[in-house]
Amino acid sequence: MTSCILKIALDTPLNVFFDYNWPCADSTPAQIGQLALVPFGSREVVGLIVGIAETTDVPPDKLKDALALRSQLAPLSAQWLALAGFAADYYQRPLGEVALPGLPKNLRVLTTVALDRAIKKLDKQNAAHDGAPSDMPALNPAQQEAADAIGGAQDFAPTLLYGVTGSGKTEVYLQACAQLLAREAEAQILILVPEINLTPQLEGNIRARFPGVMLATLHSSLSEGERMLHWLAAHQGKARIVLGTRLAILASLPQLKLIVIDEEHDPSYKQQEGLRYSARDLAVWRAWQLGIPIVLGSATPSLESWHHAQSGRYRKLELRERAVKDAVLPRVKLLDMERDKPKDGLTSHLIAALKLRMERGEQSLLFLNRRGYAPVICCEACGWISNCTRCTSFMVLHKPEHRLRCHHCSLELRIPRHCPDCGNVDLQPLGRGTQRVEEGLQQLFPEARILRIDADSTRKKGSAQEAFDSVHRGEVDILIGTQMVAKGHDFKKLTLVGILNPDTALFSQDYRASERLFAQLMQVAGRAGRAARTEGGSVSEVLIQTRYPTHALYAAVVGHDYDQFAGSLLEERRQALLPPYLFQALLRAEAPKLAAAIEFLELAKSYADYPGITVNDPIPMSMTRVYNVDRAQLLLESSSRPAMQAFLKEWLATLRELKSRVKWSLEVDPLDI
DNA sequence: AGCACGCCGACT
DNA sequence: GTCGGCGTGCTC
Repeated sequence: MTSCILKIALDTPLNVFFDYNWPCADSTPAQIGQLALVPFGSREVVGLIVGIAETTDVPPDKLKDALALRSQLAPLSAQWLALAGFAADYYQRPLGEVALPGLPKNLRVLTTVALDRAIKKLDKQNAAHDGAPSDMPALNPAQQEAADAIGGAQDFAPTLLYGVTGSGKTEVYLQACAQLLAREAEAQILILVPEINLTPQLEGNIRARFPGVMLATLHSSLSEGERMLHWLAAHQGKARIVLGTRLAILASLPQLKLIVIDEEHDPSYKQQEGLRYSARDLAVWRAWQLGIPIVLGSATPSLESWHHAQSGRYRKLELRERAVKDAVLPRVKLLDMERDKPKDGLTSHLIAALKLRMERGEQSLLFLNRRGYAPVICCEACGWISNCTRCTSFMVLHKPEHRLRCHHCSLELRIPRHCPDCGNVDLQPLGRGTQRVEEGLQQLFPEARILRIDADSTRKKGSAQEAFDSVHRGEVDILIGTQMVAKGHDFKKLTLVGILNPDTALFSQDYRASERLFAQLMQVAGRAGRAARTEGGSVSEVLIQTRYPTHALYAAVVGHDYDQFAGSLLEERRQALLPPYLFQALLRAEAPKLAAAIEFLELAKSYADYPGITVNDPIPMSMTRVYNVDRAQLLLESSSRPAMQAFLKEWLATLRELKSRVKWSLEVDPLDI
């Protein structure tokens, strides 16, 4: 009997493949890309076959037999393996940690019942549903040109679709998809969106538009059964459109012919824990690898993508007009808080504007990116403030819940009746969150129907959707919310957006803060005036309360002038030598004592001598302590991506050898520094 | 990362 | 006397 050696990637931090024996000749032949059940230590786990050899260096007494192959599942393609391999190399993780966690959990268990059931179910299911496709709305010339350019492209053709909110980017995607699906009988399309719950209407639109085409969704709130079914539909090539969040970039799509990334600037494309990958960047690589077109759509592109468009690496397509006839861009005005002192957080101008909307029966939205009642309470007598005992942060006052809460470690306390330090009973809330604004509004407009939408008001599953629905039904006069309300939703009767205190981001240490603020302001401003101009002829208004009405960022928002603003930000980045003109990586360390974390980073730094790499000093993270753990970081920079990659590979091998008991992790292309 | 093995403290 | 704390070491 001849047996062969399977090289298997397992989901462990160990950066090696594990060899197993398999009777290739008289049993099912093994194939690269198949999943295999293997004994590993005292457990049995599912791994991925990445190589098949005749011999091994592993001593015979250690070599074990693989237990079973998942041969009912077609092997993952060489191209998919290359994608996982690229991600593993680029983000400096073992292949198994990249390839396996993205698979449905039910593929990674001992039994195959769930897999067999899903296969059976998909065999019976053919065309999703019939019925006439809904109408294709007519496109304006710019939209048509974009749809044709995207739908007609055949090679690697990265395109930045730059269009203001409401300019009809979605329609461009859909018609480009229609062209491709009509032309290629097997073609699959991957559409990525930042958060799927924020675009429920997109899924409905796609189904209505392509009734004969199977659509699969992939996102984190699917049940395991659904995830298995949808993943398998994609893997088998049956699902021709896959709509998903960032995790869908690792879906197996054997006939992938087009990738669409909606709102490409959105930070949620970046995974912020575990494998810290950028789905947008991986998508571009995947499109390049397959030689297929990719569209990056945004009203406020990331500076990285904008830079590529300016340099000609990406093709830039522009939609300058709003697609709905007569809909015009909202008028943005700055309200100077030095001249018009706010009461309950609202300037008299903003109050008057709210009143006007009330009288007209129109809706208003107030945007404040700070939940809770007040970000901190303090003692006026002795200066005590509500610090978290476990984190470098404040305990936030949540008045309706009668609690102080830390937003970083979830520590909760009852609101103290008196100062813990001096006994003074006069504890004052400082600053203003959504709850406090809601309270003030209720006093100002007792007759108004006010709704607050933030993470606290929407804890129950489905309650966020219910809240948005009631706004759509016109049951709300004034909506107050955090960034939850900034994305996605089209409120037809909304004609006023008030932005309460955006100023803090202007002077942030984080050089990306202004880029993010601009995108956020444009996005929330885009909630107003999505429908055609109202009968009375009023143009929607966006009112920004600020102490710095002359700041260039606000001038750009008022002028709806992304081009100019992006140009000046890029110039600043170029002069200061910051991304996208520089590549970064961040080594983080955490320990119960800050000194231990710093000490580890110092040691790591002493090994980081490499041409073309700048190594900064270890510093405590700006939020140093979270949940009783101190964190520090070491920033590495290089003007060459290949140099950075080569350095990281060598350096991490050294760091792994150290076997330090300090917990550490590496992030490539970090967003927050 | 899991998980087992292993050697020291407060409980039925 | 044992349940369990987490240090150390291994996983083909």
